[in-house]
Amino acid sequence: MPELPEVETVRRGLEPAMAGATFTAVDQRRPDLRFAFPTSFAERLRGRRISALGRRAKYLLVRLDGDETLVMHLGMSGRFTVHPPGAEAPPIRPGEFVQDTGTNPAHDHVVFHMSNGAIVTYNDPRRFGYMDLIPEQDLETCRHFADLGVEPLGNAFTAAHLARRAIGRTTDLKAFLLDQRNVAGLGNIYVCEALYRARLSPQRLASCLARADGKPTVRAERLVPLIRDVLNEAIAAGGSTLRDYAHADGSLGYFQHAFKVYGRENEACVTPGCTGKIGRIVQSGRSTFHCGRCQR
DNA sequence: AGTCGAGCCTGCTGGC
DNA sequence: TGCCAGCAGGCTCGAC
Repeated sequence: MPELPEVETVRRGLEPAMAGATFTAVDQRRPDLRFAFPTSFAERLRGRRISALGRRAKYLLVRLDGDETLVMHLGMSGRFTVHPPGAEAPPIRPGEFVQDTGTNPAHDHVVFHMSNGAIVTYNDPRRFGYMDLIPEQDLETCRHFADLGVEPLGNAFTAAHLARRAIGRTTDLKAFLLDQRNVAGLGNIYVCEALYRARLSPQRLASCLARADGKPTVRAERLVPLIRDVLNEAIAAGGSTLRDYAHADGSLGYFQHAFKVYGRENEACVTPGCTGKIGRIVQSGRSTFHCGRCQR
């Protein structure tokens, strides 16, 4: 489920069900996901009121009264389903990104019962996701966030920032942008899409973003706004999906229809004037989609 | 310190 | 139809 736009879409979908409400019961059905749940997880949540829902990179932040935050990561396959108050209301899957084929109840690992009557279920077949409870004052320094880089939609994400991080780096651009310490929130899809838009080869060295004096190159200047664009467009597409959810059950996210390279191996490059074909290569064990002709 | 590969899990798809 | 290999949106760890 989770790159930044999907997590942001999930956050917006959970907000009406959770913000301002209190956990009346928490049904934790196994001792661990990727990591063990914190001690007495369900008991510690019961009776707590949620002041706000936030997001940091790909993490959901459930701010609790009493200076603690429930930190949730969706891993690869984590999904939430919201049963709004009222028996006849259809379930909502905020941020559903591919065609909804339903979820196997065997993987419903956590069920939150809210004081407003909403029931929020966390389902995660691969269990790469996790939940943690962190005191507010430790949030920045906790193991999840201590090494996390800047938000790509925040003011700190600039060409100069990327250049500083990229000086002398011999790793390729793909791996550099996937590294959450450099910029936090990009995943395989949006790195592919952003590099395509920027006409940059994913196989270039990351150091191509920095000049010898450490200042950003034109490539870095080009890349930064395009990363923002692709993320903002994806969030907008997810938001539209949410409005659809309000009126119908099932349903689709649809930013995948806007992919220009991801998952399009052997299709024609859509860049005007380019006669190239989208190729798939493997970098750090992950698929990279790119046009070898117009991405240089 | 930076880089790379393996591993964590399950489910789905495509080829034989 | 059944089986098996390969693949999947993330992240951590260990080895070099």
